Amino acid sequence: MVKRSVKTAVRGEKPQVDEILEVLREKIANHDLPPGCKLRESALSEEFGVSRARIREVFGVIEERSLIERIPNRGVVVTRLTPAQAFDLFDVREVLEGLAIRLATQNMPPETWQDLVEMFGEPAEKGVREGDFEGYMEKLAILRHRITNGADNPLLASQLDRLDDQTRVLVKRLVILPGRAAEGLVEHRQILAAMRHGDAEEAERLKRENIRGARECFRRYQKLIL
Amino acid sequence: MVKRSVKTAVRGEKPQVDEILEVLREKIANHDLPPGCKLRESALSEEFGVSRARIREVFGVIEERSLIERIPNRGVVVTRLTPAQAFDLFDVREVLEGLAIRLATQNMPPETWQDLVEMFGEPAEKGVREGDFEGYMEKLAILRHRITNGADNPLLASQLDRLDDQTRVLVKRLVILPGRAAEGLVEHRQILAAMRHGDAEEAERLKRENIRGARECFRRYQKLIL
DNA sequence: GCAATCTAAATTGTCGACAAATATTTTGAC
DNA sequence: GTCAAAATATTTGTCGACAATTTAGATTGC
Repeated sequence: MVKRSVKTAVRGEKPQVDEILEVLREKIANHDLPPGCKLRESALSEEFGVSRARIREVFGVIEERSLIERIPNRGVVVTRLTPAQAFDLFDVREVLEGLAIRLATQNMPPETWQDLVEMFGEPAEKGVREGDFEGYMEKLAILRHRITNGADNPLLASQLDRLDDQTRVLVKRLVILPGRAAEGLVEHRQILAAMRHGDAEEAERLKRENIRGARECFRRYQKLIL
Repeated sequence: MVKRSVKTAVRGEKPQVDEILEVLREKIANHDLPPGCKLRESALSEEFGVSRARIREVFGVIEERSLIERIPNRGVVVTRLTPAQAFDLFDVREVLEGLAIRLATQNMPPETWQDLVEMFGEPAEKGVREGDFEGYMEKLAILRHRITNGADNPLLASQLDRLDDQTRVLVKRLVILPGRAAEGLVEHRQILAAMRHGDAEEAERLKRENIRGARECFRRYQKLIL
């Protein structure tokens, strides 16, 4: 009977809390609303055409996701990662992404990954050499979705989504660094090869190594990146 | 200058959102509010002496933590774990607790853990043999706090706290099963021994083995437990 | 007696108004 | 002109009221 809640639907219809949340989440993750940016309840309530109460409820949720910080009586600012927090994120991502890859490899038949093996093949390398970092990031996102689907663990998937929201721009800046994208591509080819052979343990090990590499890369260039 | 927010403070003062959240979180985690229990906004607003708007904001947050489920126009019920969700929780806990123990062992000097080695020594075994499961759970909680402190990763700490909220009662029921507490005690003694020797890798391995054991135990007795 | 339908009560969803706190501007003294 | 204090404006925090929806109960018809 209840049929709304799936689509943003008809223009002019008031956005649900979930829809507002989705928009803000995405804007913050992409630094459309950059770190340190102040968010005013009245401005957002006007922008979305809803009352402040709804904005407030959304604030509660995205604060819980560490995307914003609320200072009592002083409002909301978009979270700015400290270097320590960034390292912490890498450490947690390492084990969770590793887990996801292991589970996905265990759950799915090896042929599942064939198209991804091809997606990360020679043409991709050409793209990276020519500086198409957007395309590379795109491929990484697709890979991640396929993996979280295959892992078949909704809790894990939501945790990884949250970590991605917090690190998306950081990773984007890492990928632009000279040689990093090429290195990452090679590593992901190895990871996919292991998955293609059904070797879950090896795939997990390689993914963790990959993230430790990214972490190390971040450590070296953190002044440039944060 | 801002000095509130630390204490619940004077009786009669209105509870902040954070305080209400804390109370509800704890009640749900302990099954004081059992799974499937319906939460009415008006009842809670009266109970805490605040308006429904605040309760609503709290709902947004604890929904984000998967402690409740909101059904549009029909209200809020305390989440009831499905077996699949419970297994998912074990899988995520395994890698995160393993990570926490590895980091804690790496960060802190080995002597740090001496008092815990003693806490899980002979007297504890006597307690478990005599059926003092409360005491054992208490010791586990202390160990967990010491580890999350030592790991020095606030993100990881908050993730583990959330997982604990979702599995506390489940673990309590596991511990009561014949032999499980004794087995867990032995395993934790081994873990602590590795930590006491500064062997982070081994401590992580043992902790993960420990959680896999708990998972397997849950698998066998899940009909009894959920 | 039972099912379907209608009515009333309870509950959730939304909003605008007011109070409290903070930020900004104006004013005035030196 | 500069600084401090007061006045004003903006922003957050809180609440109770009203609308929409669902639930429970009463009524009717078979």
